[in-house]
Amino acid sequence: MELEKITSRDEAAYRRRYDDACGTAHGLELVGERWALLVIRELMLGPKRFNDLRSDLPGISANVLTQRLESLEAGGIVVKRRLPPPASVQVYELTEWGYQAEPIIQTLGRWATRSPGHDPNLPLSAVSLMLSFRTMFDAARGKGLKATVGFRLGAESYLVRIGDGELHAARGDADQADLTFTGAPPMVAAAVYGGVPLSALEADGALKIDGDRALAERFVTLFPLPPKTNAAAK
Amino acid sequence: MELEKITSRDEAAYRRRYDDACGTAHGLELVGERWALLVIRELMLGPKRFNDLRSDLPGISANVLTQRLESLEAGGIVVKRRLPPPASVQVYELTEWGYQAEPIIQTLGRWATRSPGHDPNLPLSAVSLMLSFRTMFDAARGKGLKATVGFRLGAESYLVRIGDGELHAARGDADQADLTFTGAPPMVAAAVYGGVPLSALEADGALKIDGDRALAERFVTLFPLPPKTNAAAK
DNA sequence: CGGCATCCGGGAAGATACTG
DNA sequence: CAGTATCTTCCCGGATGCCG
Repeated sequence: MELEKITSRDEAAYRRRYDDACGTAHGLELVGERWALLVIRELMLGPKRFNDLRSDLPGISANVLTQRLESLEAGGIVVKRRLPPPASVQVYELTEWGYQAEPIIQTLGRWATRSPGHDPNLPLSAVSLMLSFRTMFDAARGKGLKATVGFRLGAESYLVRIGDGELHAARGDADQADLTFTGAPPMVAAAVYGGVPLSALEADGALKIDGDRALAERFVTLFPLPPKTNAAAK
Repeated sequence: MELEKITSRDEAAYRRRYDDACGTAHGLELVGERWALLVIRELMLGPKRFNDLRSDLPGISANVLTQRLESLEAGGIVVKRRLPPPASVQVYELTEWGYQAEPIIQTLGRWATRSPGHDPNLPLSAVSLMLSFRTMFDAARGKGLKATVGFRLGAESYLVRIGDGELHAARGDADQADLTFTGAPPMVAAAVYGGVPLSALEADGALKIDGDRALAERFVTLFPLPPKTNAAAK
């Protein structure tokens, strides 16, 4: 009875495979389930705890998150780890290979922003914002610029370093920056991607800007969006 | 009653969204459903008919294919078109933006080949094989090479052109090539990715090679696979 | 035959409540 | 805080059948 159940589950799992030697098909078996790629996204800037993942992934339920973390761990993409004392807290972290999934997230994201259906006025996590900077940075526009920009987004703090035509984004202490933004991620996105003037966001208290003001005005121009696709396409 | 049904379906669809401004999340709403990306893959080298898609996607059922084509069409990724007479046949074709999804497929595929779980000994479609050439071509190894290689894969015929350190793959008449392979796609894959000697494949009739033999021996070395990830990763 | 609607069974996702 | 347990709803996959 129990055995039969297991057999039937295995058969089902087998039927659910793509049975395709193509790397893309295998990739979909690894990260193609609902939520999987977004879990990876949230871990891309460092390990997180279960409940932090849960709150940064609006709409995921606890049991689905548990299942995804299990299958990602089984696939060698995520490891469950316990932080050393005194923290002694359990976190989930990408493996080295897991971190290499970032181009997938970037390529998919860059392509999808061309969709007419893309709505930038939705909730946005801090990690998404930082990854969007990595993805959308235009080296030509940032030419000659050397600066460190800090972000205080709720409890998390990030540092974006620009220099030599490259951009680095990571967790870090915002106090060391030439300029810091303080506010919710969607407000920063409104300035960078929505074209909302910084002054307007400051006026209603949505965003606080400390430090080099001219740098702030330039920073928001460094991440051009690709043109929308023609709705009446070929 | 009917109205209520529609409302409840809309609510369900709404609940199923990711509610996330991140481009990646929107990308997953567009192509994240099961089979969707593989349907796009099969269309990447030109339009196909419903039943050709069905047979090139082993395991997909007719109703799921119908659903995917509908939602891809709604998303502006695919168009349904009727070929001009005398064919007068209905085909599905990627929009210009749809063709731009190729880097997604490539990035995911390249990343996934590093998985320990990737099994190259599975069925493989002709399009998958051609796209894998585009994805895995090593320009350094192909330096100085100028050649046209033809493939007769069942009813379909393809041409791969190599020159100036670039590789192009498209549907085309294999007769114009310096060299042609005739056989099933997995047999070609065995030679290129599995390290099976061409002579062995010829011996049991799995593969037929016509034309420049030395070119064939070189061709199979042009697509190195990335190293597998360490199973006991960090 | 090609494309699509319909019905059914099983399983995955979602919501809520509960436990260590 | 970090998950389980449970229940419902919905999607996937298979089969059948309709229609051009």
